[in-house]
Amino acid sequence: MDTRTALLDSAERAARQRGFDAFSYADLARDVGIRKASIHYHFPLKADLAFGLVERYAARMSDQLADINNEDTPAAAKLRAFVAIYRDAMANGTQLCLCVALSAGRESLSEPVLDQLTQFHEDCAAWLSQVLAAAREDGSVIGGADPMDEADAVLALVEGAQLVARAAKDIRLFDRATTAFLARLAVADLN
Amino acid sequence: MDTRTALLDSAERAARQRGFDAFSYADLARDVGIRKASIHYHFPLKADLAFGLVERYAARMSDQLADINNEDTPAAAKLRAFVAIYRDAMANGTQLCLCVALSAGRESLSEPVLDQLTQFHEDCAAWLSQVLAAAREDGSVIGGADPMDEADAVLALVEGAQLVARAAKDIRLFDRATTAFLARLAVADLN
DNA sequence: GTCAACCTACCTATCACTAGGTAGATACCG
DNA sequence: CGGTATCTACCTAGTGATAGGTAGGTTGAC
Repeated sequence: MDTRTALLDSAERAARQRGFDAFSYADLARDVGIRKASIHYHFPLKADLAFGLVERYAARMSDQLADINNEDTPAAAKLRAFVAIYRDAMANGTQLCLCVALSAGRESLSEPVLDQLTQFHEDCAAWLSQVLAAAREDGSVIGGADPMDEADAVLALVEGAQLVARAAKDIRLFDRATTAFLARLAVADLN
Repeated sequence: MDTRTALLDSAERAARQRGFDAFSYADLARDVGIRKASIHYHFPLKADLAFGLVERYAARMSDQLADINNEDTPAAAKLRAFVAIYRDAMANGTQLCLCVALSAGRESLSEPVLDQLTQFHEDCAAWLSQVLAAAREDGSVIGGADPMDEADAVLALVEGAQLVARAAKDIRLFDRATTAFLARLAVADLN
């Protein structure tokens, strides 16, 4: 496998399990099987590694959201799929999604990475508010406030659910925390 | 002021702004005005400092929740007060509550502190589910699923709202994320 | 005289990062 | 085709800074 990709994989796993500041180039080197100094060939500064991590992550997320959009399903089903992405990212309660993991320890991140993170968050919120607006049209969601507000609420809910579920190392906390929201999408089960 | 308290204050501020691993005894010493080594007199290991931090924090929270309970208000008002605690803890978007800050970088914490954190979380969820159950009785909350599930949902919501609001350094994100939930408590405004 | 509460001075480990070198593949050139 | 220059992808060996933590001494209040 491509070394750069192997490094990104290892770093992503470490960042999502233990935090970006909690793994070192030494850990990475051991995991991938090259020397510590060689990592600097691929990522001169650790900030470059963070940038590469978010870049890849944002692209992956963007693809997933586009795929969901392309399916001809009610808005409720799309929202269910969105929650599922955050649930799957947890790997049974052992890790967070990268954006939550980096947001948590954001003080040590470089400015470009902070900008990336802000952009990522805005993109997610925009996608959600668009789908929530569509949900008003097709009536596949019970209740619902202003789509902009509710987009932030859903994002906060899934990110917070990840946090508490990983703290307890128990994915069931994520499920319990999202149960009420998913119940409002129950109508879509009938389709 | 008592040196031990001054150390706890400084450490709490640092932990909530930058994370528990992101401040050092050297920072603390500078801030409080004693030498680095002297901190070890009060907190031999950094784990002892973490323990003291959570201990004090949990006691404070417990008092606040008891106070809210002692008021003769509808359940909706109690829930509103709960959200307000998490909002106030943010200090205009610059910091997190201690429990969110520590949960975020939990891999570096000692076992006793992890246990404290779990206990703290369970206490909060228990309080919430009791109040949510009361809300069913007095009808001061619109809608509502199983109180146990919803307790986890509310906790995830406020913790996630803190995370996204601090990432943007903007308390308004917290407000937008909690708007929909607070709207369900609107009935209590009439009391 | 004891002891809490501080101090100076130091330790070891680890961090991100750098300097400088090398084996081997690839590209260019006469 | 042979020779040479360059590039990629790694290496060994080290830097200075900083981390948490320790040993042992000083001081002032009771």
